[in-house]
Amino acid sequence: MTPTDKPKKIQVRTSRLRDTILKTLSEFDKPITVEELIKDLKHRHLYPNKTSVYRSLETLMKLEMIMEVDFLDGKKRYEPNDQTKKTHHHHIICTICGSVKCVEVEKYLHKIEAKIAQETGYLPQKHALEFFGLCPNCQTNA
Amino acid sequence: MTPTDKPKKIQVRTSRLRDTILKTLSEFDKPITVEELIKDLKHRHLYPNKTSVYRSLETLMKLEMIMEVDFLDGKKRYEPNDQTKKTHHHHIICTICGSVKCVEVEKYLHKIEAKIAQETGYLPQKHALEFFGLCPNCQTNA
DNA sequence: CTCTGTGCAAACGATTTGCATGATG
DNA sequence: CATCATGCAAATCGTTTGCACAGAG
Repeated sequence: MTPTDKPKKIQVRTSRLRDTILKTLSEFDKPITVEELIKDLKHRHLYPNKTSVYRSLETLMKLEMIMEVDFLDGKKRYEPNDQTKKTHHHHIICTICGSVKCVEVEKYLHKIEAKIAQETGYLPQKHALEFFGLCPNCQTNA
Repeated sequence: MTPTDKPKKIQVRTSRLRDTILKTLSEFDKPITVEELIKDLKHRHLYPNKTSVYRSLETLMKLEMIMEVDFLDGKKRYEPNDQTKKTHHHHIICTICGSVKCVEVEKYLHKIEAKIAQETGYLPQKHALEFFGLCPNCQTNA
C-alpha cells in the first residue's frame, strides 16, 4: 500500500469460466461446494483447474455477485447474490440426506440484533445462521 | 464393529492434560482455539503435543464437557459446557478487536424454528448462530 | 497386565501462492 | 501491449491418523 493508494476499483474482463460458474450457481438448487462446482462444470464442457475456480469465485465475491455460506463441514459453499430475490436468507439442511431449504427469518433477526445492541453495547453488523434438522422425507424413512 | 457391538461406553482415565485443558477453558473468557489453548497451557507448565491436545478435546467433546463453536475463520473453538450456566448460547464477536460477548436469544430461536417447521416441514434439530459487529470500544475508536 | 493417554512423523483436505503462459480490451 | 485470466506445482494451515511407548487402574 503506497501512501497514495488508489481506490481499489476491481478491473475485470469477460471470462467464460467466470460466466459459467455464475450460471451454474444460479441454476443449482443449493449452495455449492468447489468440488460440486467443478463436477457440474464438466457437464458444461469446462474442465478448469481448481485454482482457477477458486480465483473466479474470489473475483465474483469481490464483485458481490455471489455469497459464501457455511454449513459447518469445513467446505466453503457459494450461492448467487441474486438481487431479485431477498438478498439475505438462511437455510435448513437435512442432517441425513443433505437437502437444503431456504428460510426467511430476517424480521426475527432484526429484533434479536436490536436486543443485542441494547444489552451488550455491541453494534451488530452481520450474522451467520444455519439450521440443521430432518427433511420431511428423512423424518418418515428414518 | 462386530455384529454384537457393545454400547460405546466411553472409558476414561484421569489425565493431567485433559483436566488442565478443562480448567483453562473454564477460566478463559471466550471460546478458545487450539493454538491459544496450547499457548495458555504453557503458563500452566504443560507443553503437550498438538495431537494430544486435539485428542483431549475430542474426548471432552464425547463426554459432553465442552462444546465446539464456529467463528467462520476456519479454526475450531471450544468452550466449557458449563451446566450451571445456560447450556446453549451464542456470541457476538467484534470484527476489529475480536472480543466476544455471550448473548441469550434462545426464546427467539424457538419461535423461528417453529416457523421453519411449519413452513418447510423440516424438523429443526440444531442451529449455528453467531453475530459479528463492533464492540463499544472499537465503535468509538474506529 | 490391560487399556487409555501421549508424542512424533506423516498424511490429509481444503485453500492459497508463485510463477509462467494465454487471452482480452 | 498492458493487464487480467488460467494452469500447474508447491506451499500453507488446521486437523487427523498410524504407530510405538508411557502411565493409570
